[in-house]
Amino acid sequence: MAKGDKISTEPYKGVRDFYPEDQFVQRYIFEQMERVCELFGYEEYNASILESAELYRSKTSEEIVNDQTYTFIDRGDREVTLRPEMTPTVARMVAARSREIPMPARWYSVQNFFRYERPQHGRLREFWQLNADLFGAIGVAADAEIIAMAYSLVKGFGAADHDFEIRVSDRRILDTIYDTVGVDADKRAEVTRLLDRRAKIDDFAGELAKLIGTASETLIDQLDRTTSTAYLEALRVELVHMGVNNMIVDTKITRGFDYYTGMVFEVFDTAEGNRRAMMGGGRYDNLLSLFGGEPIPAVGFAMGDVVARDFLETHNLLPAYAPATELMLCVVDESAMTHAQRLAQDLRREDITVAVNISGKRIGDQIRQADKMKIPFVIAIGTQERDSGKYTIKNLASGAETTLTADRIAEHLFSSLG
RNA sequence: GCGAUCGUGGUGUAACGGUUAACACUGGAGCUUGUGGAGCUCUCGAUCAGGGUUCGAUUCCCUGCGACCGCCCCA
Repeated sequence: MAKGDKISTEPYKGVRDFYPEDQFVQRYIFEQMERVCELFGYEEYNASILESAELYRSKTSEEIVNDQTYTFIDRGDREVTLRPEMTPTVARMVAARSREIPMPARWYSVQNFFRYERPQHGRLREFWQLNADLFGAIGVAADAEIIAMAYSLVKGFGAADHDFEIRVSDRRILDTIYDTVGVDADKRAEVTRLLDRRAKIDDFAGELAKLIGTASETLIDQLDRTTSTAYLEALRVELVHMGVNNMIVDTKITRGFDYYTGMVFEVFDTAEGNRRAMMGGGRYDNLLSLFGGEPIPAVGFAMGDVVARDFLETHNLLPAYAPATELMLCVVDESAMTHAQRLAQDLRREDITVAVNISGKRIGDQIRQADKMKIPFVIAIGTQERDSGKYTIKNLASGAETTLTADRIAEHLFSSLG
């Protein structure tokens, strides 16, 4: 896009710029995520965006690491990868200190990830994602807690119960069926991935038959006849006790990843035109043993910022933009500039976010700019204010004006802003 | 990695292969030397890049880049 001699203003392929209005929404989403996690007793953690490429090699295929990650060689000949997901990192961290971390441990993070893929609907090369995981606990209480968090998150965004549904299944259903039908151990992961795509494939039965032969019919029959399990029903009861009533058992939910070992779930948007999984998660009890030491059971879920934003847009739940700045001091006369700067400093000590308009433009232009920036209050500062110590604070939304002394300004703003 | 569609100012649109690429919004300046949202005037600002066909290309063709959508993949 460069004009040949100019540097392009376009962001790098597949990544986004967040202008103030975009960042406002982003921050709103993140704060909701953080709030819900903390309400459930989860602690925030973080790690570097850089990881040794080896971390991903150990649990996934060469092809994925080579083709779908940003991997490069550093100056010390080390192979480095920009993290494509959080689970290996958090598993590494927990495994490293498994003896000193009090279990069960509840951890969350909201961070960015990179995947070298073709950008398309709902999928970019850089995305942000909430990861919440519960380590060292098994059973209904732990699984229910994770699902209840996912539920609270969607509710926290202002959605109603009928705006989404929580589809839950259990990997152990598949394991049992594989045992019964007799699917070879080395074929199971592939069969599971095929099942995950069942709804999207035209000739699902044919594809399955190619993998496991005549056993495919029995498998499909068994799968379709399994409508729930005792465990999932116990989970449902627990969730109802926690006020979560829109869980449905859907044995077609498998999740594509190999590492799930038990409960798996996806939260679906029920709106026409946005029918898709907004978040997903499940139990992965064997992953941490990759790092040696004792096995540590884990259950967690993730939600991406792109689907979160789409959900808010679809259901008209986006918050109206409001800047962090509460007040603009408009300087009428250059000779009052110093006075305005001093007043601004006084107000900042009282926790008022205040910008001084140093443009030197006419007062009308300064107020117009404040209005355009959606700053809610302005005070004009000129020789009158400087000499009298009285200030007229104006609410730009209502037009209302109040005249008061400097020491009352903060109080007035706090009561007006709530 | 594969395929479809698309690419004109900051944004949204217009221009049969033929004048100086038009219109609206936005931005900037002013009408207005202490009070915004309206109006009026003026103004900045674009054919993604490179090549080809043609007397002549925003328009047609090729390549690249980018966007969007789907496939693959989704650790």
